Amino acid sequence: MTPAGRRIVAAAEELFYNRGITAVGVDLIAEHSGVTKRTLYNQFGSKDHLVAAYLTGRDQRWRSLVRAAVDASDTPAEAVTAPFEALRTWSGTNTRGCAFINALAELPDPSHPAYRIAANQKLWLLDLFRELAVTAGCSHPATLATQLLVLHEGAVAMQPLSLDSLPESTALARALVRAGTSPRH
Amino acid sequence: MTPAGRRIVAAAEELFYNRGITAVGVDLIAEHSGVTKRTLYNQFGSKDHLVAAYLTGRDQRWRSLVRAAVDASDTPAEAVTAPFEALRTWSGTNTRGCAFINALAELPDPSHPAYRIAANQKLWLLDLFRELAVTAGCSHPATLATQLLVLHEGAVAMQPLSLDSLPESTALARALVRAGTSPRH
DNA sequence: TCGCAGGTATACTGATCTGTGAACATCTCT
DNA sequence: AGAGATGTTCACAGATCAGTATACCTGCGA
Repeated sequence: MTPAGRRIVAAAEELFYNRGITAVGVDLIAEHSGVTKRTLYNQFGSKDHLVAAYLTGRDQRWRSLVRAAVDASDTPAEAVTAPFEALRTWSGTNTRGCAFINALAELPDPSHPAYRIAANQKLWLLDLFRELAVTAGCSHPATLATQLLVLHEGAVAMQPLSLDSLPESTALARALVRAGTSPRH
Repeated sequence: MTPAGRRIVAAAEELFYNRGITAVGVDLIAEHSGVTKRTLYNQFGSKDHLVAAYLTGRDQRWRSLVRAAVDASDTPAEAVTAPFEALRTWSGTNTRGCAFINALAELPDPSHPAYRIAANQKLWLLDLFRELAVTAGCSHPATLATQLLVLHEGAVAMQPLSLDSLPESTALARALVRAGTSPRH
């Protein structure tokens, strides 16, 4: 991607995430990125593809952060809840909920180029939870992974209301992993 | 509200929820409700106030459903997770996630007449969880209520991806209530 | 019978929307 | 020197947006 392309995506990310996709026009994005509308269309072809590029970039950044958190874990059991650690730092600069859930709310058409990206982001996290649970030797990895995903997404969704539920969610997630790895009582 | 007003809100609800608020114009709503745009503006004054009316109506329907589920519970412990029962029937006809979270994604301005309605809907549920937890004699009602809210909202948020996480969420919620009401082991 | 509330019909404003056309500038690589 | 990629400037098309103006119709209650 060209330097102008990167500036466009950066401006689009800020505007789309904070003001909504439909509410932000391409003229505004071009202005914020110091670029002509012509360049924007030469680079991305349409607003829909720019939306897809916005979500793709965000997805990559998020996955890198999660992978780093997983790699930094001391034990396999800690690794299972590493995405909650990633979310803790991520939340510092992203307080408007999940960009992918928000995007799906505005783009109900499954044939939209951004739809698959948003949907895959959640399926990827679900798969990651399951793999990490298997590695940690949890007893019901599929069920645990679903519960962890729900906890995770719920915590993200509550961000805009400024009632910080991440500590409670993280604590519960850790307790679930402990209960799944320790012998039954 | 006049009969025409009710038809307008009904059409607005269907369109706003399924296609997004910003993406739906007032002309389309007027057409779907078999009403003139003039009538729409005579009744609601502006699109913003129509959005507020849409969310208010939906909030009332949801609260009624939850209250009915609470009242139908056999024990105080069951009542704590009654909103999850309400969500089970609600999900049958609402598979596009939470209308209030989706609205907040599109309306970041706190001074928007619909903002407070959407935010209060979540705070109401959090308070309800807490009160029900206290009534059931749970040990840490505030923490439990937060965890139940996160589980609940996470389950709603995962609806659009058609991976049905409601059973796992409900099961976990019930287990949390049991653990909070039974003696420690 | 009068008045009024609720509603219809239609045309309109001014702004904003996505997207395109055409000509020109700048840079790098060959 | 030449070619191709990148980007600029500016005008423009056609549609849609929220909201308003004006005039008319209808049923009902005082």
